[in-house]
Amino acid sequence: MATIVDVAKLAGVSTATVSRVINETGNVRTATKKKVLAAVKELNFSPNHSAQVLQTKQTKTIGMIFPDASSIYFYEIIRGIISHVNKHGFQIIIGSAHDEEEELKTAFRFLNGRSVDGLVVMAPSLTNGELFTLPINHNTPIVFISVPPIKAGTTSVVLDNFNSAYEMTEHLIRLGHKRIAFIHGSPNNYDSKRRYAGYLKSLKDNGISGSIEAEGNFTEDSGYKACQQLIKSKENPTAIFAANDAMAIGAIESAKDQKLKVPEDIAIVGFDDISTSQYITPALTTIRVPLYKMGQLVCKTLLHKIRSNPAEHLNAAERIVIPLDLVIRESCGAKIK
Amino acid sequence: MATIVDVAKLAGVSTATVSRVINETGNVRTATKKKVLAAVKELNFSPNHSAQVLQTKQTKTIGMIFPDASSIYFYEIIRGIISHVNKHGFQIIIGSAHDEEEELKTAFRFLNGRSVDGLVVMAPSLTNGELFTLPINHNTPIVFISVPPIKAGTTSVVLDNFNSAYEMTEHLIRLGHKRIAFIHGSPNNYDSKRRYAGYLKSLKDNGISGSIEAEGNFTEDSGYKACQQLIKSKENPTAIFAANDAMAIGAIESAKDQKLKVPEDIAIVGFDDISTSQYITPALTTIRVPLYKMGQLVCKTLLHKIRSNPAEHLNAAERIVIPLDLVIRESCGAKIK
DNA sequence: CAATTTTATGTAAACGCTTACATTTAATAT
DNA sequence: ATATTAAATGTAAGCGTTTACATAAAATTG
Repeated sequence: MATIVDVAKLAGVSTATVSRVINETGNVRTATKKKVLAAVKELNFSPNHSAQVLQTKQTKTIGMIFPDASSIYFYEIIRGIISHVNKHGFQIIIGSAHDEEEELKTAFRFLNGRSVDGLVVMAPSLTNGELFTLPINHNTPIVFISVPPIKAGTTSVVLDNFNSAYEMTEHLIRLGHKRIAFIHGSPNNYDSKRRYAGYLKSLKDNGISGSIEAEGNFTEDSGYKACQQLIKSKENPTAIFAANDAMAIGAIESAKDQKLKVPEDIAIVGFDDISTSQYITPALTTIRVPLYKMGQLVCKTLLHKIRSNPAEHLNAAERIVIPLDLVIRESCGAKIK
Repeated sequence: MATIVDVAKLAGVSTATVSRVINETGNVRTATKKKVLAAVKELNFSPNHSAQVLQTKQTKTIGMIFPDASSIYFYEIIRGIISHVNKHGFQIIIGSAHDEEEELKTAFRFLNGRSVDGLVVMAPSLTNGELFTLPINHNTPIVFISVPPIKAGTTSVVLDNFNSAYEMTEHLIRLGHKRIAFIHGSPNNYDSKRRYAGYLKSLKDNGISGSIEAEGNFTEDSGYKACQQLIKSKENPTAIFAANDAMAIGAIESAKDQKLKVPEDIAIVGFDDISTSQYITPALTTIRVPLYKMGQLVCKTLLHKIRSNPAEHLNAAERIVIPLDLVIRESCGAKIK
């Protein structure tokens, strides 16, 4: 690979001038500029990024730490981030971790070493306390996704899980259901917890005493099993609210396998509105989560932090709550086909 | 951020020794090692990646150039790559481009500047000729995905589109269909072209003269429109083979909207086996593409190239063809519910 | 125990760039 | 034409590492 020295030699100027030309900084006569550009082209020169970063400390890169690069759910967010980031000449680098404290720390160290300009951290299963122990470099702007409210100087973007789950539960109650079951997502998951809280509150506000619950972990399979168990149970729910669509889909399959009709015999609703939800029979009633937009918003927020005064963003805790919409389809029984 | 100099001072040794400790290269007494490690911990030191790269030329990073970071299709491949790459301590950096020559070149230059250790390039709409004009740094190992066969020194991984499409068409013919339509994917797309070629060949081998065709661009919407048009046409097909599942799903919706029963009135099949395909009614007959595994394979191949002798991989053209399986469900009419 | 070999550590150059500062050249004013 | 100011270019240090080479310390040998 050609270096800036090669270019300088070929163009008959100093490296400083070449640098000025390629970065469009400082004054340089058009004639010299031309010579330099010609040399750049001839040598197919591209500045060494590491050398630039070493010098300027500006990586034009934002790091992303995700619980697991495996889920479509996260990918939609990542897509949103990429789409926005590219417009601003930034790049992303993904350091995935499995939502365990130690792995997260490793990812942090890794990304700090790369001196990223900013960080997006999604760690839905981390508690407030754990979040505090992360080796955060406090000069690096960070935006958290789906975390509990944290005190000082952190910015986070979260879904309005509570209110949406509340609404969905109300919706089921209005349809006449009294025995509504909830299938939990992964233990400790913040989104799942808030959805559960909204469900509980609605039950309470409507004078329904006992909740019916089953464990799950966001997978279709866990939804299938949870539903099986729920149907057999003596609590005999007439509706099931799964903490996400994958589990709801599993639940629908399970109900079908047990010869129950959805929604006539049992209503089933989900959360997320993944692409399959509209195609399954019956079409799934759920809550639309604008993941792609969420990614863009996260990114916009981060870029703003990066550009703003460091002192400014240090003590500006910000919590952005994204409102969600109910999507009423068939699986809740509201629409008669 | 603490530097290696700070660590050296605190530990009372030279930077060289610190470097030896953190990289586990060269001999160092256990006592000194301990001191250094303690200092590293105390200062929460993490080596500056740019400085390391500048020195060693080893980025432990592989660059990925994708036509568009937007499709789930690509994401599955990316996931596969990430999963494999992480095991080997590598990271990835994504430079997306929209499959246009100029943008691709930019992405190449960008990644070359980052001096990546290897490159994965997916450019399904590029022709052989265009591929040749890319500013490839010939010391950087590259693996291409879904490209036409290229001559010298390139390695590529492709799907067995031709044979699978051939089989699928045979399958429809065996079910008694004579007027089988094909919905094309995006123009110039290599996968689509090969699928089309397989379809044509099968038609020919079975003595069916005229093909029936409609244009599409891989989106559900385009499949919907193509199907509409096909149904109205005087060629009156009894089966539709869409170049991917998204279009097939659009086609099924379209048929339903026109009061045609699938598969009784018209059989519809796809290609890819995306997750929705098994849930749609009727469940879609399609061809399973193991994207995730493909990603892993691509990555494995690339890592092997990176580690092998440069001279060796320069003239070793390799073309890996991934076999695909038919997934017979309901939409083709083979299974009576 | 001195001589030799082996092991551990230090010194300093180099990687490819940016940029403060110095110097030269051109433009403008007197 | 000369003095003054502004624009263009060059010089060289420094960013944080790694590593070849030099040196010092420890271990081994006869």
